[in-house]
Amino acid sequence: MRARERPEGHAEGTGMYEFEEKRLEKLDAMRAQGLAVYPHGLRVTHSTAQVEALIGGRDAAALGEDSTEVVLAGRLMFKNEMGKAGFARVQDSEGRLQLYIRKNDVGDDTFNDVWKKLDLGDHVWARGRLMLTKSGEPSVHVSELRLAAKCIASLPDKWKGLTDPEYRNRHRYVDLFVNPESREAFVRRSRVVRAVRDFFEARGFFEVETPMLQPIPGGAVARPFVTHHNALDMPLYMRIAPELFLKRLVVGGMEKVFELNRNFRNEGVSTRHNPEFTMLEFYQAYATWEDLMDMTEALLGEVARKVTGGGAVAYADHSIDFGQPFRRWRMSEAISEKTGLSAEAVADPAAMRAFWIEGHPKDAKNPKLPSTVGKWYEWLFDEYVEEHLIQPTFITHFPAEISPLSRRSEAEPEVAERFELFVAGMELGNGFNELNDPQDQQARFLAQVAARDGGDDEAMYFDADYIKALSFGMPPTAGEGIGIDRLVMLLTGNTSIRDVVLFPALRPDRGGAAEAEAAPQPGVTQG
RNA sequence: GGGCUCAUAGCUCAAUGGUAGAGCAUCGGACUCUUAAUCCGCAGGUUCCAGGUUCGAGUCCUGGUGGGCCCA
Repeated sequence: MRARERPEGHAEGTGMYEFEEKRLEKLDAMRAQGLAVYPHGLRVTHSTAQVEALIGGRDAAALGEDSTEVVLAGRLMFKNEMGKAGFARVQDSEGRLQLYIRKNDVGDDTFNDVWKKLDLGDHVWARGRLMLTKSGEPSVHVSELRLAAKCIASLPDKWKGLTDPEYRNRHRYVDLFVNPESREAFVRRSRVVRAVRDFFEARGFFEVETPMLQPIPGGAVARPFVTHHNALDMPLYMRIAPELFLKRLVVGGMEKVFELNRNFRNEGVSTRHNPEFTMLEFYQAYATWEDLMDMTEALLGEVARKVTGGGAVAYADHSIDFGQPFRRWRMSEAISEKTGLSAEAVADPAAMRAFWIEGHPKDAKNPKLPSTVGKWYEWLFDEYVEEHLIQPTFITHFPAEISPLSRRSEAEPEVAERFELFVAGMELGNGFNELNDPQDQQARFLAQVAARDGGDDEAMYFDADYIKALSFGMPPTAGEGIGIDRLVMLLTGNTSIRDVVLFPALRPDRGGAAEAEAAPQPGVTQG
């Protein structure tokens, strides 16, 4: 075999290079002996968890009389060689299980050419019988052992694991098999999504998929990603919300409809924001916003119960209970209580301005300060109220001014029949009676266009086709959106959205690019 | 975008401005029930990058890159 060329970027004596070099040598040696290093067609009969269940509580003597054979496979996470015998611990998607290998049982060839050459991280395949070790650990006494797939890279510290958040996020494939809590978070995420779908299916809702590429981005107040369609030679926007399309479907007669899918917002990245995130939106004709609050309590109660087994959920320093009715708190009252402003002051932009400047003297000449009640509500709420809403709380009666898609209250036209749900200081949901008056909607869009022209680049665009849809008549409808990533954060105890998004947005990794260019090329090294 | 902070071996971490170390992993050896196996031995470094200060920089300074937390 000719000497392998040292890849560019790996200086003489570089640890990483030599590590992989050694493993590649083993791989070449196995190939030379005619042993497959990436075989296909291997079958298993049991998972690690199933083998453990088979063993049950039986003692060593009982297992000795059981001739059941199991075939299992997994990644080698632990290897302990003791001369002519050894232990291995393999991990599959359901857990870990120990293997016991003796030279006498597997034969010299397998022992020397397979077992001794196995490296941590390799995928192994084994056949054997059930056993308990002397210390009582459920194990498989191996009669046949094969390499199922070679691992060339080196694994993180087997005891300390992998803690660097950057490495975990950039190399999720390693994080997932090294850190059980990471894996568990994504298993739970899957259960959350399933439980949400089950909830709506059971209530006769219809799941749909509406455009992610939209000619006019709508349905939320946010900056969109823009792209270009070459063949049509037109700009397209990644959706910031599916809302306007879902309501078109209600016009079309889909009276109970939901979508659970990705939205994209071209905004900052933080522990609570990822540029792409998963949103549930649902709409029901002839339901009201109050019905939606009831439904939200039922939904979150059911999802939390199914995913966590019930009871309060530990989150940050809090214990959050989804199991009972949520507080419903009028926005003006919440602001009044948390700021100490009177009910009259909370209706007066000048009074709110004075209060704000008292707390933020540097803003005295800030030209961006709000001038209207609605905008002041946003500012005061974000600053003084939101962080205090720990237990699930519906904030109700939003200003119509900042709710361009919501129906106004007939009794109080300046107020929208709209609520938002807050948990652990985070906005989790947003629901309202849908504005189905096309003339009012047109006026609201025009107000948004004016705001945009005035420099508000988050203001909504005018969507003429949506107005046309409403002109055909949308039945009285209520709709709501719930942020799934944040819900998963709450139900997994993670305070960063990056811990519940498999591949979160990160800046390009220069080091990683260099690594990729310099990587050894296992496929071209055989000589 | 701003503030604070971090970046040293594959991983987890040490190192008063004065010879870059440890544990695990890896490599060689011993061991037929180990549990972070044990024992013996070896090897592994562009201290994130580019400048600067200094007799001397992993350490101090400036700029950059990437991450984390907080704020916007």
